[in-house]
Amino acid sequence: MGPKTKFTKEQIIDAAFEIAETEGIDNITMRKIAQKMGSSVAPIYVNFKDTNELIGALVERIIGVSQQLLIEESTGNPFHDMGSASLRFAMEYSVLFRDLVMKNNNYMKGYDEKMIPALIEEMKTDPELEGFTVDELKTILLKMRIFQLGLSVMVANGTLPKDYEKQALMDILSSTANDVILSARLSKSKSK
Amino acid sequence: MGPKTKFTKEQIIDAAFEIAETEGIDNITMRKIAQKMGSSVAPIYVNFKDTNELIGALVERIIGVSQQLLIEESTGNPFHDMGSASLRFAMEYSVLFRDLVMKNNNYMKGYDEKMIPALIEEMKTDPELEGFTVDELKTILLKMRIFQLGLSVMVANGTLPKDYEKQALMDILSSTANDVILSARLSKSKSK
DNA sequence: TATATTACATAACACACGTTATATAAAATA
DNA sequence: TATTTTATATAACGTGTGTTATGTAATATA
Repeated sequence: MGPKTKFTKEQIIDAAFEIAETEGIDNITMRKIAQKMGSSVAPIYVNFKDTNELIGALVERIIGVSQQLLIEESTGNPFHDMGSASLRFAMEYSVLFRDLVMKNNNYMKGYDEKMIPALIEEMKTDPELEGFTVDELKTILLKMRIFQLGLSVMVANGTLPKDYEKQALMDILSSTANDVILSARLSKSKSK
Repeated sequence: MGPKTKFTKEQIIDAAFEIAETEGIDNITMRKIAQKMGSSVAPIYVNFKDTNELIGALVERIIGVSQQLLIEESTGNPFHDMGSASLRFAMEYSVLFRDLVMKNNNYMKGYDEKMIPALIEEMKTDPELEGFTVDELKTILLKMRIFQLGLSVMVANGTLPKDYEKQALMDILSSTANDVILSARLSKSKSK
């Protein structure tokens, strides 16, 4: 009982997302969101208790987008998929990438680390990684996560020497993965 | 002709640095700086035209600190030195690291890239890297810069799985460097 | 010594912000 | 139809911000 709802939670988060995408999360204001929707700030406060609650919902949305990328890049190779999704996120949402990954964001911190055990399990079944101990697999994974993060940061910052295409970036990623795996293989057979 | 100066440019930048170190550059305000110095905002405006000029001077100071770290870590091996300095900066000034490296900071962008030619020259004289073409050296350097950035970001964010000591981090860095170099060496001899 | 300069304190201005009080009109309900 | 509910608009409040106007006292210069 009351007038028809003109502005939904989703619309509000949409508007906030658009602002965050270009200006960063810290530069979101209630008035900017309202202006983007063509409304006053009143509908925002009907749908969200305060700014904290709104930003929380926005961060969930952003994480949803990044998970969507992971689904879209899914090929069955978890290494490849994570790298591809991370690079796409860094390329297509560079401002949000910096906001989420480079600030000490607790949402993302857990999300990333919760995937590690699953990745290790996947690695165990990879024929290319046969014969490695779990500790060795963990070292390989850690190195690749570090490299992938560094590459994504450079992409988001635009600090790579050339303008690489997505495929060229993936090539660097898999080339370095090969470096790490090959080297681990060699030092393994050498110590025998 | 006028009263004795009580607050110098250096003192002002010092105060700004202290705030930036814990709260980040974006949370610096004129009043906070004044309060930290026990003054009003007037001395700041005597020494700096406006906030932009002050932040500019602060960024120069921060870059100076990072360069000082590079000097302190100097051992003659430029690979090692850059990695060590970058890791120390990420560990000891994590907030500033995020502010400078992860924002799209044009100061830092140039500073980092201007070092590449010198590093390539150094690599040419490294016996361990003998026989590589310049393009191959560039690829090796790029991979290491990416890895070093990723590692530094993880350090600054506290997202590494364990609490690594500085030495353990350096070990990962040099281990990966060996991986990349060894692999490059092998694919070179294979194609012969 | 008188004057001019200037480093600083104080206080104000204009603005943007989060949030809230009040008003209004539309829909549901009685 | 009269009443209640509520989604929205408008406008205000308090706070923090960058910046500036004004006043004051200390120093150098004449």
